[in-house]
Amino acid sequence: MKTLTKEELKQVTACKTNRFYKKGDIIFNENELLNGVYCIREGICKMTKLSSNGKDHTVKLMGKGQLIGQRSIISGERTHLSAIALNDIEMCFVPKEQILSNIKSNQEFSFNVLQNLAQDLREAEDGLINMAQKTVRQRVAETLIYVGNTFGENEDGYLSVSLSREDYASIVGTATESAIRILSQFKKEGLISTKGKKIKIENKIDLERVE
Amino acid sequence: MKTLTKEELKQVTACKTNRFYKKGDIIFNENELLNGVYCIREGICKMTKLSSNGKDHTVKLMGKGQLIGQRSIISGERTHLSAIALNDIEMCFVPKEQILSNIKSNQEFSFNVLQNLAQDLREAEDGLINMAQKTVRQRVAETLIYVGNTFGENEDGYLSVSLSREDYASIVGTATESAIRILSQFKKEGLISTKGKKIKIENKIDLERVE
DNA sequence: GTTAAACTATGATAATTGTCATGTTTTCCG
DNA sequence: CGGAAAACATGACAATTATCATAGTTTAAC
Repeated sequence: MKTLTKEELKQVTACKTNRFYKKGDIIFNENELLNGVYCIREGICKMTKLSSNGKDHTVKLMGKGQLIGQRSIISGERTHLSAIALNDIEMCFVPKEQILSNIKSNQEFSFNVLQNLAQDLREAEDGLINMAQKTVRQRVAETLIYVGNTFGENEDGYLSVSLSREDYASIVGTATESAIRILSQFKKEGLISTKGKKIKIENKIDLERVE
Repeated sequence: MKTLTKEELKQVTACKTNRFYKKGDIIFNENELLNGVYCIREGICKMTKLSSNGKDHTVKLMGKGQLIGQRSIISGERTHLSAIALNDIEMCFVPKEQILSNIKSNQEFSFNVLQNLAQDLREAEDGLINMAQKTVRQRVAETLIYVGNTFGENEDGYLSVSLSREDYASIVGTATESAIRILSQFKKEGLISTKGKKIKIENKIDLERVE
């Protein structure tokens, strides 16, 4: 967004609208046609896909400042993921026409979007390799660290995004019971501690080294 | 490439060079700085990454007409995958400057690249979900079908790309022995047949439905 | 053509992960 | 606050997959 001219920014500001979602709300579903892009101003949402075995898989989490729906708007295809609020969210919505027109008229903005997608692609490919090569235990550890690094911790040290065990399982690609079991193990090993469903990373170094 | 003007095409043609690789040759390694993009004119290569457990994982296969190194050139980062020839390959190499200049000056070409990346991203995310949710058996079956659909079959019906069992294991994300075992099962079940290392899909319908 | 090296095959066993069952704790709402 | 629903926890067992060992086949180089 920083590469837009003043004039373009004014246009975007003029046509964008704010939208609010509550925890659990569906922002959009798989296989929908979007008519714009969402940018998160506040809150977190998960991008999920229902797989053929009936389970939801969470592909990634999106937080403040991130764009949702970019890919679908660019490719002109329907969404292949759904977006679901993990807490209360404030979004701003920019109509498709506005985004596409900026992409077509502003070289720098367009290149920026290109770099974004390139980055997303790298992350997706890395994720694929993790999924293929690492154990569930390692993936749970990595997810905890990722959530801590990306969305931060509260003053009391607990992860500021609190996900259910089912959410963790869905990110890691395992059964909910397995995720629960592994988090319990981590507790016993002193790697994390919990208070209700809140999680605190107690030993990041060793958590990173989990085998 | 079709969206370039005659003048631009002339420039690309002027500065591109042809390169040849033999089966097993490394086109580039992980963590290299590329100074251009490769386009496959003939042959197949695999994009792999060495994972922390010491195994190579094959992220995707690239065939005729596909661009390699696009992502790195756009993001300006080092490669995160290596490219290795699976058979004899003829490439054409276009210098980075030429590609970037076309992206910056030709709106339509730039949008085309954008759509390419969007497509790649979707494939990577779908792959991630497959990896997370499907059994090794299902992934082997899907890989066979993918290879058949994408790279075709010879007149005699055998897959025209012949991968080793190790290659299949590396794509599917499993141990070589497991890949071998599953292919043997498929043979017994009449889903495929083999002749040396060549594979023929005998019953595509049931192969698609494997559980 | 022969022969070593690479690849394919298969069994036995261990490790990992999933599933089902059941009980406890936490959260949320009236 | 109380009670129901959701989330968490854990055991027992089954299924999947990895690992190690060993042997047969194919490929490719000389």
